[in-house]
Amino acid sequence: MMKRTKQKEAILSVLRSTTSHPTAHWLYAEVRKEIPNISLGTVYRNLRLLRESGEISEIDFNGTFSRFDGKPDNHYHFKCEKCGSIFDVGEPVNNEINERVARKTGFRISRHWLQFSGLCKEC
Amino acid sequence: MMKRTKQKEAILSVLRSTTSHPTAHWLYAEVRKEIPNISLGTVYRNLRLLRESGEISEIDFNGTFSRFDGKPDNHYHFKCEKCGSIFDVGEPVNNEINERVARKTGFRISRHWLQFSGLCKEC
DNA sequence: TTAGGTGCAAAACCTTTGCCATCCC
DNA sequence: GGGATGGCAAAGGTTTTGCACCTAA
Repeated sequence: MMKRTKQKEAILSVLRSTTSHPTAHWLYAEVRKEIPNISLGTVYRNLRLLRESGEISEIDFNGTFSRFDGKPDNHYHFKCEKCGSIFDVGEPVNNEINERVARKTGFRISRHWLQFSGLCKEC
Repeated sequence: MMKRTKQKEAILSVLRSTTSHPTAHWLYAEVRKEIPNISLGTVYRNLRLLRESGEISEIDFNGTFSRFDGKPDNHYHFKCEKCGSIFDVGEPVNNEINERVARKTGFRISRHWLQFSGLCKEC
């Protein structure tokens, strides 16, 4: 069972207060403003716990490090190939596709991810 | 300009002869059967060169390391949450969606990835 | 009370890079 | 020759882990 600690609450709160899909290290820097002696290991440990419990999700989007997303609902992402920023895409989530592909392949499909890349408005 | 070397050919040939979307390390082990003293650095260097020239692609699918795909055409993937295997999905690629999302967001979109996860037939 | 969490530092891990030798064009 | 590549080893950066001490439930 997962304890609610002030470190965990702070990480979750920072993650939910931004739309920027930050990295673990950025979250670490932010949370340190509030809890100066929190360790990077604790940040990673809590991000894993929160991911496993489904409260946050991890975006794996061609890159050397993970980015995290505090929104509970499923949605799609866009990554700018130049500046690396990640944005949410408003495109409605297609839930039928899981079932269609499941019928076709014989796999049990529980979710899907859709990611776009290109150039953002600034680049 | 990219030279064709026997190391590069061997890597490409191994990658194209499997449907398993292997990791760099697996490719290294396979290619070593043919070129015993090839180095892991060379494998990584050639994978990067081949990726940059568009001959192969890299799949980033929640995981600590990259997997590679020797097929030049765009297609979708499924990852088993239990055994970690990655399979191709026959679902036709939807090319209109790039344009639709581009109109909606104002970004210039050049490509997209679609990934499914769940349980494969064996798991 | 105690199972789970924290801080710290070191380890583990994948990937890239520097250096110099080597191989083709 | 000379630019691109290879092999090796070391560096780089992200993430995990061992351990002793704490703390929420």
